[in-house]
Amino acid sequence: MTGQVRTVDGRVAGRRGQATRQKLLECLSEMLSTSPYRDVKVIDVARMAGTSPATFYQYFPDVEGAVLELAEEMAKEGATLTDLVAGRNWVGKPAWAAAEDLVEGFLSFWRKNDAILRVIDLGAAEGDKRFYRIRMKILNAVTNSLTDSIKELQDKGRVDKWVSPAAVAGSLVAMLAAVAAHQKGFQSWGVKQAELKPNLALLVHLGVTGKKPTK
Amino acid sequence: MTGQVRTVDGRVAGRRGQATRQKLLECLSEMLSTSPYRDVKVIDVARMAGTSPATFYQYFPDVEGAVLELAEEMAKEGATLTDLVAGRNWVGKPAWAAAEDLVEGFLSFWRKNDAILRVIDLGAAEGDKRFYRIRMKILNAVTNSLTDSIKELQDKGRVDKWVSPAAVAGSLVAMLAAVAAHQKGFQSWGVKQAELKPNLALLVHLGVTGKKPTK
DNA sequence: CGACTATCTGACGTTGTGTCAGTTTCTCTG
DNA sequence: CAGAGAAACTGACACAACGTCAGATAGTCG
Repeated sequence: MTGQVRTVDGRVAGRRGQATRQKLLECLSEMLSTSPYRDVKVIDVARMAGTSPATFYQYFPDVEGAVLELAEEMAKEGATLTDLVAGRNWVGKPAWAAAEDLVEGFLSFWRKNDAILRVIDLGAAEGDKRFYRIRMKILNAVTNSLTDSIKELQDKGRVDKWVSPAAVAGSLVAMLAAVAAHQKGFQSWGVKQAELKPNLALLVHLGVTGKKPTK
Repeated sequence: MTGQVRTVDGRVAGRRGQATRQKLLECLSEMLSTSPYRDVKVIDVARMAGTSPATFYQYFPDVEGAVLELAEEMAKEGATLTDLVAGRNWVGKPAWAAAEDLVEGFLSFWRKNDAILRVIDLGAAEGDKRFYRIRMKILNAVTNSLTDSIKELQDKGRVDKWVSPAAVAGSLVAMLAAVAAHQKGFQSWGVKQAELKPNLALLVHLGVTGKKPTK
């Protein structure tokens, strides 16, 4: 373990230090969900946390650095997503349940962490390796597991040989992430929240098994 | 038509004004594709355009305002996407071709405009109605057309009744957008660019028709 | 040319950044 | 429990960017 929370100048932080650091992260998180990323300022975060900007800089090099920290924190928790796909059976009725659970879990995870996730997405899209790595870390569990499932079906001849399990899995996961990020957007296509889930599950099921689900 | 390019204080811009305004937009675009959105500064854009910041503020209220302009500009051009889906036949072999063309066109459009598009995506995800509207405008053509195609198949009994055409179409389009935004990302799942396209087309085909394609 | 308008910009007050030296607060030992 | 030493915090500062406005400059037309 790397463990050990450190200040910017390399010192190891003690109890009190950890606490303010954490508080700063919380306020940053709050800030991110209430104002556009571009407008999040060190000075505001510090003010909200009841400290001075100088204190902020003791723990983080800049806003981006703190965001990365927040992201890393969430990525750890995001290991939850593994449970949504681990050891699932993608044949017959269980497959439909698997698809439904995956969609449900994914959407709710995203809804809970939308503010950070959209910043991570931006950073990754901009080509920042650090954000990119974190995005990977979060999605990897799901993607790899789906890839394996598809590969398995493929070996059994239930999925065409020319299909690339990784490409399909990756695309499905990207779809889930994108839909989750723009959940509200769907309402103005006249799509209700409740309606969205089964249709996503359908697409996941189709993608993985190549067949319509048997409910 | 609203037409008429105006300065921030409401005056109508003349020939020279239009030119510098356009130059500023071009430089902004350049800037967006070379540095993170958060770091794009008015002063840099102005410098690059060989003018002063004050001039920038004559034409745009702030960076965001200029980005919106850029986005609107691109959205007009993005009507191209309509051609990818208009009047396509989603049955049999033509369906596969339709899916392939849609994917190809979508990815290349995204690649060409990735810088703005990711900012639009961020703005929309943050709940900014203006960005949201533009994102809509770009995706609407494709989504609506796909929705209609699915509805048609549904009326003919080729797609299950419980399927929501709008939800499926929206999700597929979101998938295309997300994959396009993270095209590079796929390479590290070990997915090659060339491999990606047919697999995306497969997913689109499956989503629209509910069946495996007949190549 | 001269007057009129469109366009540009220097200069400025304000806000935010990032650093450092010095102060405050905590902790632990003698 | 004093007080030394370490940990944590912050005021103050130099610098960068913002956004405004009055005035300078450039273009146009009689």
